[in-house]
Amino acid sequence: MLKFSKKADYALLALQYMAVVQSGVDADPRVVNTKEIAEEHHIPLELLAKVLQTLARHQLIESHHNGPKGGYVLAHAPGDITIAQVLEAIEGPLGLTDCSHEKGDHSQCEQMSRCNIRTPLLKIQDSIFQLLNGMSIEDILVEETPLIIVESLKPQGVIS
Amino acid sequence: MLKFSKKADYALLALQYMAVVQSGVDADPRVVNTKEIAEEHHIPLELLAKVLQTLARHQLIESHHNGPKGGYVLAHAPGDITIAQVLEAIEGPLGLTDCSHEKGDHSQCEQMSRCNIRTPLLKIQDSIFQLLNGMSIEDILVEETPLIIVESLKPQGVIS
DNA sequence: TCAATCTCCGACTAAAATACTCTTGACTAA
DNA sequence: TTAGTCAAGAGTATTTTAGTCGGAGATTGA
Repeated sequence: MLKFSKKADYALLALQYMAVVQSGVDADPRVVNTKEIAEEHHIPLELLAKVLQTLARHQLIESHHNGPKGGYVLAHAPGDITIAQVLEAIEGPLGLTDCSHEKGDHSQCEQMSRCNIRTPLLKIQDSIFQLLNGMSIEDILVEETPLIIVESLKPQGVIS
Repeated sequence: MLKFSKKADYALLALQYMAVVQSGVDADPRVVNTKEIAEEHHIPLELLAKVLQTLARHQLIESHHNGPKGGYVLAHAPGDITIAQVLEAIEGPLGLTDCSHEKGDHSQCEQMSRCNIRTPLLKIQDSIFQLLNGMSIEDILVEETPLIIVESLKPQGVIS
């Protein structure tokens, strides 16, 4: 629970790899293909292919063209692709609970009117979402990413 | 993904219920039993029983005694039981990735030296953990819990 | 043109995690 | 003694996730 799926891991690894390659100092930003990434990271080719297809469908990357020399390029600058976008593309809408996406009511829910924890959980969820939305592919390029947020999250200050 | 399991939901519902009952204005803080909670929230009895057993084993609640009039009571004040504690009791150590708990290295990992996203992900994870650690059962008692944190998490301020 | 290489898509199977059940036992209050 | 309760382990069913397979169509280079 609260764990990334492998698909999500693969997506992040692939995007990070593409970002590095495209910003290459060799001044030759190039298209990368599925096989290259799969071999680089020891990811099952077919599975990675599906992940990249999904990312392309959500316009986070673009397929350059088919055939030899084909491949993908990032559709936006690394700084403009957020972690939240990636996760949503791969997994569908994020949500801590099943009733997260039924705005206003949770009529489908077993608990109905008895459920007293929905609102607080939605708040936690919002916070996590904002966190993921505030980070981009650019932020995972460098190993040592300073995260100011960690300071601002000290327990005593969290809840008013 | 990033979703609570039903067991976790049930645990939070149960703890919230127990907290409400125990702080009852009826000045009769009482023991509550599994059946009562299960019926109140339409949770499968047997499953809830296991959840409560787990919480008891982790000393978040205490079994009052067996037999008729038996049941559970919170082992601590609602404010002293954090959401993170509850989740860890139910699901085991939290972590976004499989390598989250191998401190220092990730030698078990397929990616080995090729994995460039571990450190950034650990930071995200820390932030989420601190968030969950900063909220307690007390905070989910009231429907409208003001969360200052949401403000401090505005995207532009998240990453330095 | 033709073969190789690639994307794209959908259906499929396998494995693992989750949700739930059953059974047995021990304890306790009435 | 009996009924109500917690405790614990084994077992089953369902759902989700991970990974596979096969085929269609596009593009390139020889």
